[in-house]
Amino acid sequence: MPTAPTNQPLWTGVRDRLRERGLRWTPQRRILIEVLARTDGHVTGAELVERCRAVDAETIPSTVYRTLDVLEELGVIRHGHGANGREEFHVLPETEHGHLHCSSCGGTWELEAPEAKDLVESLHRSRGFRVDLSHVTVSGLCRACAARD
Amino acid sequence: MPTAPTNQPLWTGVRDRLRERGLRWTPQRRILIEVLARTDGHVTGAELVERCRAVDAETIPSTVYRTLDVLEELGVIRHGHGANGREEFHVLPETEHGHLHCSSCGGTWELEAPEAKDLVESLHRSRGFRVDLSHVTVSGLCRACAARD
DNA sequence: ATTAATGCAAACGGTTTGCACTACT
DNA sequence: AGTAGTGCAAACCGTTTGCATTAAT
Repeated sequence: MPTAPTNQPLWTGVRDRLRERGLRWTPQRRILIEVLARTDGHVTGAELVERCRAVDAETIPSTVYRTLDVLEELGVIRHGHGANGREEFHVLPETEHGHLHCSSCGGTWELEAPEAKDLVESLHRSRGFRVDLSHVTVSGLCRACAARD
Repeated sequence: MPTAPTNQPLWTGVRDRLRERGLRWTPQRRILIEVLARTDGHVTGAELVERCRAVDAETIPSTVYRTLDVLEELGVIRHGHGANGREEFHVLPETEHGHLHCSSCGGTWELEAPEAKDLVESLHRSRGFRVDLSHVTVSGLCRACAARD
């Protein structure tokens, strides 16, 4: 059983994966890929727009959002929704995970697959429901905030 | 151990709970309460605005949203976020529950506390995290859509 | 030469805000 | 009379769209 490809080829490969499909490699896309490559975990579209602007002040939001759509079709990123209700992009290939969000301090932590295993399995057993963990955000109070009550 | 109060007093009591705090009972609030009283589970703010409009076409969105804030402070409703990322209000006193959302057919089901018990407890044990189940939406594929793959 | 992608500006949808006016207490 | 609440209109924010222009292939 082969291991998943490492990060590097994934990002460098995007250019070719685009071209294979008759899509194009543009400076704007290069910048977004560059930003995504150094992003760990999850970001909102708006955050990505900002980070791209840090690289190129001329960055146009619609271009970023359109490219994000393309990248999602390519399977390079996926999107879900955070506790704030904002669209949130997950950068691959990370292990599939959900998020914990503290409604008091606003902190965010990753919820790894093993931790959610029971839930995922029991929902599958009882309801035939296939959980998409990367799309799940669990809200509540983190240890520190719970203690402060 | 006394049982929780029944629905009826909760809703009729709102008027008095407001007045106790020096807040007021207005026709607009009466309509919203009426709409909420016949709502089971969860609704978005926009949906509530529409349902109020069905009762009184003159309903103004800002009034509804402001009243929702007040009602949340009163503890009559709570809000979370659905799979679409929209703000979502949970009407009390229902049993605390989260939601399952099928990303294919758009269906929604309630995730009852017992089903999430393992997750809730293990997060508390391992991280000291106190899950607010009513704020949780689990996305994935329902049985029917999963079968259709 | 094609036609995908960009830049721009305008629209969107749900929600929030400021402010003068209304009406509940 | 006092002040909470309303109606209205405008602003907001992240995101999406239409369209003429640009540039990757």
